[in-house]
Amino acid sequence: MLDMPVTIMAKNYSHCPLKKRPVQILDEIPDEPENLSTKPEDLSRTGRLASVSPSSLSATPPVSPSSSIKTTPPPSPPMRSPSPPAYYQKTAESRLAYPAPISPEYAPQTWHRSVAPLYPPTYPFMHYQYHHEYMGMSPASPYSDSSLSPPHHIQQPLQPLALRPTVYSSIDQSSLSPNSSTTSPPPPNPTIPEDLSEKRRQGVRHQCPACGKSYSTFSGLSKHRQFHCAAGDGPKKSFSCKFCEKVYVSLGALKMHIRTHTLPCKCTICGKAFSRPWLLQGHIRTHTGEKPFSCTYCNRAFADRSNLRAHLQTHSDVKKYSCPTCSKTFSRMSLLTKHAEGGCNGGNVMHPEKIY
DNA sequence: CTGGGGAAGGGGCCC
DNA sequence: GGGGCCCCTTCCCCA
Repeated sequence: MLDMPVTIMAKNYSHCPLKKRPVQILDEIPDEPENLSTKPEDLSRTGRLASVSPSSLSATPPVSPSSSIKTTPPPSPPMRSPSPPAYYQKTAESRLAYPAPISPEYAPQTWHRSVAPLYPPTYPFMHYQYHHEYMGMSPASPYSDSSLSPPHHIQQPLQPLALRPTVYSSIDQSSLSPNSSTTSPPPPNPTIPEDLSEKRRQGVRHQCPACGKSYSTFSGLSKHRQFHCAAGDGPKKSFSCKFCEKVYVSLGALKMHIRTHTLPCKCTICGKAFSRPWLLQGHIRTHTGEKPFSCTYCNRAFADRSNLRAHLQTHSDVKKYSCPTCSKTFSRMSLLTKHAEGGCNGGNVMHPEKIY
């Protein structure tokens, strides 16, 4: 029997055992959970991260968001301290222990160029459509011309998803500055693996004949047909979790899920445990203050890429989620939901996920 | 009350 | 098949 991590569920989480579980870290860290990794060693479990001294943590002082907003923006917040903390250096051979060097693609002032156009604000309620566009499956990007118009200048008529042709085009990265007239577009990033990115853009898709879902690789399609496609003829094995009621169609998915119970990746600083190494990486940033993702509009830095992405929405006049009744737009779906629940004058706000 | 940030989880994809 | 990365989503907290 596995030793479950000793965590205490916070209030009102019984309905959602896996989402955002604030836990109380006990003084005594329990026995290590089952190691599901096939790797020879999981560095999060070895204690090699344990030699963290306060001084090493201060090697990358937290970025003060307020300072970066209220005052003249710093030239460029370092995306990483030149010398990683000692405990990182000790584990330099491991991507788990210390994230791989962030390519200039994601470096401050440049990385967002590939992200901002993913949310053309005039496509309300077309979340999946955004996703397809982002994945390189869209018609020409709304920002595809080189006018460098800011997002709120773009007016792209909404086109039904089913009618939108599957044309694979590159995402033009030159038009994302809200003050484009004063910001020259950075040159293309040479570090992006062109063959891969081009492969994604041009998207030679492998389509499931049963359900029509397409995949970029044949193996992806094969996995889909074998395990996931309800209309397919693959074996319908099921793997159920012994800790909860969840059932998965593949062992890999189950193993991944079980990690959310066993939480094999522990933070050696505070003892909090995580299901995946990269979650631990993100958590460690909360200790180190490392914020490699910065907004080029206001220079505010973020530790999480997705949070920067959400933040970028705040710079857009027309945001991703809009109320179909009053046309008010919101940067987050949760805000739109609140707006609907609060009683939009027009009422009947539809949930974006239900509009497809 | 609203809007935004922080933190974390899950699925898809590629290597 | 597994690991890692990416993205989206969700939830909580706070100004």
